[in-house]
Amino acid sequence: LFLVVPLSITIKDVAEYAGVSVATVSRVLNQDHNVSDELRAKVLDAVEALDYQRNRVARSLRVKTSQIFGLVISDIRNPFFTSVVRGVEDVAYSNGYTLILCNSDEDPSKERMYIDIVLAERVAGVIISPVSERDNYSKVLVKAGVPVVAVDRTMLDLDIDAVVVDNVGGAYHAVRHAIGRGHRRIGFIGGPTRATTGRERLAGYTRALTEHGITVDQELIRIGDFKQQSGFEMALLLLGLGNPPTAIFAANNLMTLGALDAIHARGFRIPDDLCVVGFDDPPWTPLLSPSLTAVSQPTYQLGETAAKLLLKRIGNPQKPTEKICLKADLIIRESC
Amino acid sequence: LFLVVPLSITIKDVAEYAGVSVATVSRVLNQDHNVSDELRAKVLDAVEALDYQRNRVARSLRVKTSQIFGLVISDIRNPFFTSVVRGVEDVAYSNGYTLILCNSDEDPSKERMYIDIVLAERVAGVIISPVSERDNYSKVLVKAGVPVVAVDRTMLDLDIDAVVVDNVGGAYHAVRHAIGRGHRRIGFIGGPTRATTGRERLAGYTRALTEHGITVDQELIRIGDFKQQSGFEMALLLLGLGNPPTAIFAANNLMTLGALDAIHARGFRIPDDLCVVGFDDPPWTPLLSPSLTAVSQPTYQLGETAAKLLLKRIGNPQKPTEKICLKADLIIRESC
DNA sequence: CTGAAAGCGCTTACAG
DNA sequence: CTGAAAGCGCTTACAG
Repeated sequence: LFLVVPLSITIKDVAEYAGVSVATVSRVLNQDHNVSDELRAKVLDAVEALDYQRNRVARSLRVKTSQIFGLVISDIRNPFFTSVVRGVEDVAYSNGYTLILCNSDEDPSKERMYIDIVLAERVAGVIISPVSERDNYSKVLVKAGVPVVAVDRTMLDLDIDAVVVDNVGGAYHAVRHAIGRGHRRIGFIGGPTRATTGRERLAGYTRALTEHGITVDQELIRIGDFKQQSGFEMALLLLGLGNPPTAIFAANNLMTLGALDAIHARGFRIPDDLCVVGFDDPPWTPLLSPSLTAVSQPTYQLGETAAKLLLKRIGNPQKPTEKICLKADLIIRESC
Repeated sequence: LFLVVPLSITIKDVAEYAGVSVATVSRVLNQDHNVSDELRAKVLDAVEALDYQRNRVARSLRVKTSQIFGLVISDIRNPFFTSVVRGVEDVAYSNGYTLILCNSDEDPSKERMYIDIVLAERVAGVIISPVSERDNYSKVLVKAGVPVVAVDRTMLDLDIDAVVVDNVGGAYHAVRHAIGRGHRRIGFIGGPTRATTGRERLAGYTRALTEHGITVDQELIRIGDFKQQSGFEMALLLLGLGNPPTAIFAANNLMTLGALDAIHARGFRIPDDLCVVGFDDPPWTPLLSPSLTAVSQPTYQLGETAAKLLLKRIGNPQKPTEKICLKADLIIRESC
């Protein structure tokens, strides 16, 4: 019952094997130029021979930053974020960084916990899709000097790098499309307005109506929480109205799914009885029948861009912040 | 252009503020009982007053293990793994652990890289869905004494904790269902047999045929790589056969999607011309038309169970290994 | 119950 | 170009 755990090879072992100091080994490992070719070769040989892998924890403690990114999103099960995460991961991986995945579940206290944790892990930077635009807890990251980039959603009171999608424009086009199809009573199922995406998509909806001389009817605006169940409930409310909408625009993919469930449950046929437009275009929208007309977001690119911004920021902490806005395209299919 | 980065509060600051030694602070932080109530209170006050957060990196270096799990999967964009990851994350989070997400992309060298990295990060344990059953690189984790649990796929030459799904049974029921519908020529689109899931689902397919007196026709067996494109290609091959199958069983959700594309492209109608059964049942299968008959796996529970096994293993490294097999249910819908 | 001290495995000014 | 040494922020035997 005595367990022998093989101790791992340290920089000291490499130094001994190579007959040099640990400082020299460290220099070789860190591509420091001030090492003679002779010693460099010896060190490299030793590293090879001993199959040495640097202890990243020790390095992180010493240099006060790790090779890890914190990635704080709402829920990885939302295909939107799944794709964003993959974009981040690919860029991170090819630059020697790794990802700590944090699901905030739209819960400010969970978001806060995770921020504290990644801070305690001394991550090299954080990519976050914040639960709220104002008074977001990530200001502690900024204060601590940790590079932060906002993805998909911004923070109004923090001047940081950000990459978002043109939510106002996307929503505007979606609603204008419904108007073009002759609809005047268009229901809106939105997300929390404390989040950028919730606020801006509502703004796009309102603008489209106003520009086309349609009065905004508060009865047709229902705010959910970006989750499927709320899409279901809000759609039921809209369909139960005395004068129900003839079209529904849902502000993210999960609420669209919920709304479709409700619409089917109530026996409405799409697009004959009711036209539906979604925001965000996950892989399965073409498979629906009727296929879904939706605003497509460059999800993977969103993540990729965020990671690149973070890398640039780490490379140069003083540089002016960048705000990047990617286009969202309306994909017209059968549901409207 | 001079940037003041606020230095963070350390255990030393807390000790000073509380008027005790750092050892005492550490003991309080680690719930060590050998501290008087008086000093404990002082320390707690100081922690509160200074808003002290322990540096997890320093702790990890000292205790030679971090509060991070490595999670190595094939691709987070596969909804199967998305759900598994969420199950792992929930258990990890509620136990103070965090997750490093690693996508191996079915690529042994990428898997290897990630294993080296999480080892270098001194993770507390690794949950892995290995690319291959034999000679998997995760043996280096085991050798290094890092707890490892296999999820979804096992490793035949390593005696470690594992939680999998009854792949043979699931595939068997799927194929038997098609046979029950009168089909004799049933095509199989499988995954790489170097992975448990690839091998076992093929075995279930073969067993169902054999038990019903149907000769296994190698022409009907097409091995893809678990990705959508290969499902598409393999389905085309099957449909192009001189004597094409009247039913197709696809061994994971992405290949099923690819196969459906191919079937539609070739103008076959489901289930009239061709019956389709999938393995794995992501959220959108009921939305397809016709809705998909598929083997449903307890994905979230798979991840949850894996994380719990890992926690138990960390708590008691000597305990005998556990192999857990979860049931997979055939959900009969319209496609077969 | 408490504290001084060693040490985890690195990196990096500093001196030569 | 090279090495000895300090130190990152913790934890934990050890001594009292």
